[in-house]
Amino acid sequence: MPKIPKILVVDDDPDIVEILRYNLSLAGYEVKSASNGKECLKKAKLFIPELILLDVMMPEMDGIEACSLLKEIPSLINTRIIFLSARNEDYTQLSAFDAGADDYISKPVKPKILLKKIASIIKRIYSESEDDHIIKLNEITINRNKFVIIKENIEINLPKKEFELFFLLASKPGNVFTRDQIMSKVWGSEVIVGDRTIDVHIRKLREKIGDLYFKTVKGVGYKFVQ
Amino acid sequence: MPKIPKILVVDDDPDIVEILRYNLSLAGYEVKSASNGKECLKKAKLFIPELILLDVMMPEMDGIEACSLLKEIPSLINTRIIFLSARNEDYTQLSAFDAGADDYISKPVKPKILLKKIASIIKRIYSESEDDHIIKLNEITINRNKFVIIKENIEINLPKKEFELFFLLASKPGNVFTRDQIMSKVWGSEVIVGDRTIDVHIRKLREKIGDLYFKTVKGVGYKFVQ
DNA sequence: CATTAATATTAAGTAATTGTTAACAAATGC
DNA sequence: GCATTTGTTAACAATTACTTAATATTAATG
Repeated sequence: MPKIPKILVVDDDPDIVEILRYNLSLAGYEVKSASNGKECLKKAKLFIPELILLDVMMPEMDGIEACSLLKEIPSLINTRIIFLSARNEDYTQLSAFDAGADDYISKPVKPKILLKKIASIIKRIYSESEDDHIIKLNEITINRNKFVIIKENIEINLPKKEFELFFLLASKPGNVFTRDQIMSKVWGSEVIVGDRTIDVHIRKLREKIGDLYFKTVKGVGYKFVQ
Repeated sequence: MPKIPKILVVDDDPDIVEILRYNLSLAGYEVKSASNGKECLKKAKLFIPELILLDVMMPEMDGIEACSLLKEIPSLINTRIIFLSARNEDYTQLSAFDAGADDYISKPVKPKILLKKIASIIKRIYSESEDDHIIKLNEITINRNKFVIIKENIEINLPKKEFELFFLLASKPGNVFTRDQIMSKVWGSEVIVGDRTIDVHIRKLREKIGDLYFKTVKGVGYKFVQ
């Protein structure tokens, strides 16, 4: 897990906030709270939580409305929302999902169930963002987990070092990476290898993927161009 | 913020164009508009906006196609595209992102939301380009990371020394740099090279970029003028 | 307008960097 | 343990960038 997941609890009942805060903190999450929709929006923007537990019935701005607004904040694109509601009415569930909720829990909340749901959502967030290790370019898709690149529907398998080098260059198409940068990112700062090693690996990439993609910037380094 | 952000609005419905133009102008952006894909391409090349709001459904050339073509224009490398669409179909969203869209908004557009999205995109553009060492001039864009300059949509690759020299001069257009300054910034203080070396490099820049840009100030040095 | 000093131009030489190949070592998989 | 793949190196070739030198041109000054 990359870091401590952050959860924002929003409810107008201080008792419920306290119960949730206690259980969630104990489970290892970083918790903040708000007592209404407006406060929720303000805090969410700053806190950027992974998850928001949102009460449906609140004064001023209800949860549904708050949710709709939250969903339009770009920085919260990876934030999930779970609704909490005393009523198990179909009506509420429907509008909740309309508003973009990711899950729905009826009060009274049973901590065990809540924690399970949270754990599964958090897990999903992180596993999804882990296939962020996929770079999609025009003609080429790079899958870091599988050490495979796909070019024109054909799989190309690359050995580790070649793959790392390619992944680095393709992570910022057009950008020049100096030999030093390549060295430290692909080989690490302690490893010392000869000067021609990078060239040989570039050679192999050119052979397997195509000459045109790898441009030498003499005196500076290499770059990947589409 | 370095300057007033430019936005190009593209929609075949004059009413929508007017609404957007009104709101965006009010928010402090410089706005131009086009009513179809072809006009969009033409104006984008001249205007070089930071952002293009592009309607999906248009006569002649639809937004998706326009977007693909826009993405191939080098001088628009820093231009983001937001799609506007009446339909919230998955199909459309998919091809929009395939075509290189940066965001997607469904009509009817709520000005507040649109403005927020725009603000966040504009902010990102500027914060990115700042650590990208990009110099943007009227006709020329210099990207230090990519070791490339773009002039009238054409990429010009320069060897290291020439690039460094050009980058130095263009960093302060109009400023005269003495030979000493150039020497120490581009060659370093230990390196000793003959007096004509700078001239030769200036010559090559004049050849590749254009005579008019490089002005000799006799007895003093050189300056880059736009 | 002649003189002089600074800059421009060109081509050729030199230096530096990168490309290539093959051989060998190391790691991996069966 | 053997075969195969991957990683590294060394030697040399090829390429590119940089500098210089020789000569021409320009601009400033009295």
